[in-house]
Amino acid sequence: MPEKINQPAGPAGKEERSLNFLEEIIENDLKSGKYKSIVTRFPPEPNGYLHLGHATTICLNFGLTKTYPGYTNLRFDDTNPVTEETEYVESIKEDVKWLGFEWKNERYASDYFDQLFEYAIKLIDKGLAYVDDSTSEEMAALKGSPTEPGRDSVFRSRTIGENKDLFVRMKNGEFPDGSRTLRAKIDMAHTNMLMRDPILYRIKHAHHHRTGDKWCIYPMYDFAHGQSDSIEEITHSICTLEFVPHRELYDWLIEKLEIYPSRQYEFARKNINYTVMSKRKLLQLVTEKHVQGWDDPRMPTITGLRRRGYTAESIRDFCERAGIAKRENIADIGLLEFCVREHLNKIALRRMVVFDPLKIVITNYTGGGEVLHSENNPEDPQGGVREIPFSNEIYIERDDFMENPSKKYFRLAPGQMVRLKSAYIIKCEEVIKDADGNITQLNCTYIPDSKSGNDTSGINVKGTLHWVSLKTAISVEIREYDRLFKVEDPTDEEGDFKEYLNPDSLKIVSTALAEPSLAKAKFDDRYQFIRKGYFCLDKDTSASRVIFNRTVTLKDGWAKETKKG
RNA sequence: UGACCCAUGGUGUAAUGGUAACACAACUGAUUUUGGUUCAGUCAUUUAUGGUUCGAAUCCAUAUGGGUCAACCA
Repeated sequence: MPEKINQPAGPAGKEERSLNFLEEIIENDLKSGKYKSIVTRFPPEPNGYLHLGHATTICLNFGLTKTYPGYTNLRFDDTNPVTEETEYVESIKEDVKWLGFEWKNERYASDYFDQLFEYAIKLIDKGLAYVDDSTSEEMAALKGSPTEPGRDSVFRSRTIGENKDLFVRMKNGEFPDGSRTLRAKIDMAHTNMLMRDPILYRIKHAHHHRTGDKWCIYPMYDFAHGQSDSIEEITHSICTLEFVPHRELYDWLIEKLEIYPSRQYEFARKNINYTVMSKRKLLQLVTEKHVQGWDDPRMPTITGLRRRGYTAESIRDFCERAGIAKRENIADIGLLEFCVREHLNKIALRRMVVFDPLKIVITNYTGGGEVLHSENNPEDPQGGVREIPFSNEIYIERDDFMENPSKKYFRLAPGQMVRLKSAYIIKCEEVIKDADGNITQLNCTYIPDSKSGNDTSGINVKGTLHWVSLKTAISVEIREYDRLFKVEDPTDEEGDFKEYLNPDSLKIVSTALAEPSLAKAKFDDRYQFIRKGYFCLDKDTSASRVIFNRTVTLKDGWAKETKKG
């Protein structure tokens, strides 16, 4: 019978959660005594930046060894020197750390090149591998197809001695790229194409980011990954569904090499709607400048999400809630947004920023102004308060006024009253327009005894608006991000996926005015601009320009209401 | 005209032969100095057909639908 594991669900208490299929396998392995502890690994290829799909894998592999005894290695699968770079190694390490995980050992498949070479010799000695001089075209022609068996290469019958001599000479650099390969001798008629004498080694006279020019032959994925797992005594080697057919070869090689029997398990990768998640496509967006870089806040990369203001906690929470299974799926980006809102609601400092300012003069407010106080976070009683200056000239949001309001509109309108957040109730007395009929200013009166926290006016108003005082407001730039694509699954549409990019995925607001406390905004702080959304300082901020990224909007019930018409 | 994998509300996951559930989304309402938050509630699910069984989402068969496999990529 499956058992429930107790997962601490915050300080409040424990929550019961059912097991996913991998946890179930592991519990059974632990219970049966097959293993006393487990070893997993996260095996990225250093040829791109990590994205949300990797986050699922990272949370899974590292999460498993948090729940169960054991540890997780970080292993770079660097067997193709042509596409791999140190830049990517560094970014991957930074992203994993930022997500909140620690690896036990930092390893590289290239650490094992000597061992792998010995394994290849062993296979040759057992008559289970041969050197093939066929070109890739010839090899493809002999490979058959999923529905037709392949045929043996003429080189398949070489002697062990001949194979060994040739393989050593391949290693010694005697042959040009592409001229020969080492192949496993399995079965050219196998129903699994991967078992039709798969290539184990190919010749590439290329500089490797770690081994330099030591090697000119490099192992293929199938002859490196499983063997690396085995060398590290990985107990549960977890990968995505497209590797299911590789498992047969994975097991065959372990058996023939007589090495530690790591086991491969596959789960369905997490796709997310309104974005793309393949390294190739993300790279295209970067190189063709559809976005500004790997860390563009619209990118589903870890670095992009970080710059956008997503917290590691919210991403981990998303992975946990989305769960894992074996069926193809497309998760709703709305769930990620829910997770980040939930976290940010607890930690974000409340501030007031007017994006599209409309001037208000409070005609009966005399004197130079005063300093009011407002809570930093209503969700956090210990969060304290900040000072906000108030005066007779302020700005409100242009959409917070409507000359001819509908019945359900409870913001400012001629003759109507609203509260200014943490300040007074005001009433709109007069609308001032320019020659073209555009509203340029509102003249209002305020209710002196309605001061926030001290309201003896007895007046109840439905709407509360954010505002900034004219003289003390600071100018800031706001970058509002929206989904990168306008369709749920851009790869499933006709034509090129880039035709479905959302042209409005970035909107820059340069007219915004912020309360003065934001002049001291910090990179690590998260902000909620009241009634607007969650924001964080962008790295492009300079002494002359303060820039905020919108992480996510607030849930907007009014927008829904207005859409209903 | 092959092999392998998969199929549960709109979405993502549970239920491991014994009352189909949780979260998100959506929708009502209450509270609210953020049309936010919070709270209460509503809606909605086993691809199909057979079989085994007292009893099937679960086991078996067939069908259907989706996915993967013919890089010297991983």
